[in-house]
Amino acid sequence: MQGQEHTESELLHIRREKLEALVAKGIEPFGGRFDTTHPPGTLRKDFEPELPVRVGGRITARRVMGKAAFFDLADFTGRIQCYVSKKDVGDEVFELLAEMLDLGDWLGVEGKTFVTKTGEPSVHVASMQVLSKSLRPLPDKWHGVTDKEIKYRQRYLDLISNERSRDIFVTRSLMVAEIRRFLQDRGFLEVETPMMQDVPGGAAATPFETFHNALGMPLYLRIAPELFLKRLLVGGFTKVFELNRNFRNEGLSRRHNPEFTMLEAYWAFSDFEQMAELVETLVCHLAEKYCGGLLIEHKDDEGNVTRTINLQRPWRRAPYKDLIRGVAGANWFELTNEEKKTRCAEIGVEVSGGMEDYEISQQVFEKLIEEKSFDPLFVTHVPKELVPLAKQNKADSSVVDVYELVINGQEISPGYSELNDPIVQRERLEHQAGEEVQKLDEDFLLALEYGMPSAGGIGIGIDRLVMMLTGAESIRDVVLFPQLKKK
RNA sequence: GCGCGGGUAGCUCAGCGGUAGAGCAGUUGGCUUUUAACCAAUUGGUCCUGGGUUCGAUCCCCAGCCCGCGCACCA
Repeated sequence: MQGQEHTESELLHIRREKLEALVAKGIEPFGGRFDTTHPPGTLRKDFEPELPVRVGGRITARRVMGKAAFFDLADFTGRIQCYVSKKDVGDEVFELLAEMLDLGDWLGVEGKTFVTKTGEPSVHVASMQVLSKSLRPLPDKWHGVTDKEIKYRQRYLDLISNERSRDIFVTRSLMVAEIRRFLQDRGFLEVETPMMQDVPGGAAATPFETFHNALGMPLYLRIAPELFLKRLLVGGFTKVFELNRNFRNEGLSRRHNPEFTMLEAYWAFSDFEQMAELVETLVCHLAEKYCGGLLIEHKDDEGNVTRTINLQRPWRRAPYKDLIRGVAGANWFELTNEEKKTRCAEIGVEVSGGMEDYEISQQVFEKLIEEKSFDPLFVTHVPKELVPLAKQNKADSSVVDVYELVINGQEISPGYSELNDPIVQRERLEHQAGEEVQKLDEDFLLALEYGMPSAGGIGIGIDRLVMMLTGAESIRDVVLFPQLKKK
């Protein structure tokens, strides 16, 4: 950190000396190209004996026994054991391994595969090449890194030493790739729309503000891509999706990172019910492919199952108002504002003074329904005040044709029958703008006047989806580099 | 922003008003199929930072920094 020689610990000093010893022997300590035949984990998994191989990886374990030694080479695919005997490689190479190399160093080996007495798939090393000398010691080989601050600030140490973390991020990557494939297979086109926007719309959230020097204008990091994707519907891109980052200037929590990954997809001529079908199919597909089935077990550190989420179809569907009546009383919506607050006190929901009726209802919904729903629940027909960009229901104009999918106690995915009437859309946004002091996106409203096809739309919070599917307790465990305060 | 909990060796942790300990890693020696290798010896500390109380503070008190959890914020 300070980079001052005299403050370095003994451990660092010894590694520097080994580095110098390598150089003195004419060995390049930071390697170069090394062509490999297999990654370590793959080789171990699809093992064949008597195979000539070249493998590269980091030394994560070493067991030296006089004139023979074992060590593990590892990367994100897993590990493979290597065996070196002094007799085969000679004194020089053996001493290199035993005296100048350390846990943490990157090594390329060439040799032939075999199985040891104890049945461990291994590589019998004939020669090796140093690919990088590590100048700092690795975390504890058994416990790995558990200090949250180190896990998040120095994610590479977490990835080196914790298989669980590696698994989560590999799984996330596979899932994201599969989501893209799933949508592309159904004719959706992936697009990219502005992350820097003049008017940050598509959601009610505080944006991050920045400034473009050459244009001399403020810009905002997007809080949602929605209004741009709808412009593309107008443009005739009838099936589009975007899977990328949104930014919201809010507090951090176990469920919130200021930048998070969102999928939004729009399907012309569809509606919210068909979008619900699509989400259900997609999530079940991911669970079956990457979680071993539709029962998702969440476990604590000791491996005890703490929760099982049942994704078996069909998923429950229920109107918002019915759910609230179920927990707050059949006459809830007939109560006055004051009576609602009294009822809240009775059922243990905290509300504050100035709340409007729909806000009190929403509070009841969040505390008594959303946070307690772990198996999938499609909440339908939500009050229109909450969703200004969706079509109003024909039979009940106080609600909109949407679903909010709740799984694992969190909102995972909203889906709308998208509002495409430019006149109604303007009214709804102006109404909202009056309350929340938001700017109207006139360019968006202009586009709607050219005609946006009727459409269904969905959002899926990818981070929360991955949390649900992998059993991660915190969003920081599914985001590689979560936001932390500067130290 | 508020409340609670935490910060001790490179890592994982214990400890305590009397100047600090274990396991792993490291170092030294032994060992040619081990795997948390083993056996023996051994190095390693700003006990988060700054004040205060005290004869004496890593420990008690106050303030600050960072992390976690909860609350608040958050369609």
